[in-house]
Amino acid sequence: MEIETVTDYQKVKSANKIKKMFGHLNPDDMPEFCPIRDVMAVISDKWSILIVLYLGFFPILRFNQLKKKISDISNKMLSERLKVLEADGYLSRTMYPEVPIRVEYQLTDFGHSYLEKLLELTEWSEKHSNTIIENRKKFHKK
Amino acid sequence: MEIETVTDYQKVKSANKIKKMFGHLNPDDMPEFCPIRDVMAVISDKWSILIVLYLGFFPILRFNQLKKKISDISNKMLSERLKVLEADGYLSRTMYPEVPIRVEYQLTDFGHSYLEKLLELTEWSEKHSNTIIENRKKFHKK
DNA sequence: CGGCATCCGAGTAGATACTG
DNA sequence: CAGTATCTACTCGGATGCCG
Repeated sequence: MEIETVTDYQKVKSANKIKKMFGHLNPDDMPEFCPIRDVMAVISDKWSILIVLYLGFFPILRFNQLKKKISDISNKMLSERLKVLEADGYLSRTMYPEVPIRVEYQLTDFGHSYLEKLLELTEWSEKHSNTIIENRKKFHKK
Repeated sequence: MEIETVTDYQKVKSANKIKKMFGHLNPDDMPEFCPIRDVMAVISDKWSILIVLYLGFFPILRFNQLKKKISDISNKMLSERLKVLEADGYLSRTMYPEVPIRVEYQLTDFGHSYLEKLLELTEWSEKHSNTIIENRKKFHKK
């Protein structure tokens, strides 16, 4: 397991970022009135992440295509998350009033900007997933 | 609202990253056997995020201190998340067998490395939270 | 003090059937 | 096809009490 050194400088830098972000709030009230928490709730949602990843890979997908790809999502969840993601501006929904109806979803530019950030995190988690799984095993053996 | 341009080049780059990450799996089975999804489930959890942020700002915290800061978390949730985060290697738990007992939590170097990634995402979400709230309002007015 | 065990209620997710 | 509506099941999470 390659341990990467985190310098004290980096730790201070992180602390300062946190202070800057949340400093204007009373730290003891932070959770209550926090727009960041609100935004994070959407973009860190399990299904939202998958939807965004799939739309990052397949630029345009219809409702049922998406449903097939994310095989274990229900109609309800999918339509709900799509609505939230559309409302927040991450993706666009285009309806073609043909018969049968056709609806296409794709990431907006804003959604792509989010995707880039998300990918940094998923890349990190991929890079370290082995370490984490190992850690977990060791821990439960104790 | 400042729209930032996302070039086609960046979009392709994102798609390639996704392909690299998930390409070795059958895309249609991706959700089932995905270690990334497993790791993400932990680190994108609402409470875990808050715990890591607080420990990024206050380097050492005891159980009840943490509980007071994250004012709306229950004992159960807190101890559960702490255990998971410890198991995965994000934080360390040090027990001092005094009376009354004292237990201190702090981020490991690995936890700090994660924190850095997390902060990039929270910074992004802070930067765009106004836009998102606006989007949401517009959407629900329609 | 730290935190586990138990219980219990509310909310959420899934399955299914149905509609424009 | 793209959802919505309804019902059920179950999980999550909060409250409480207890113990090392």
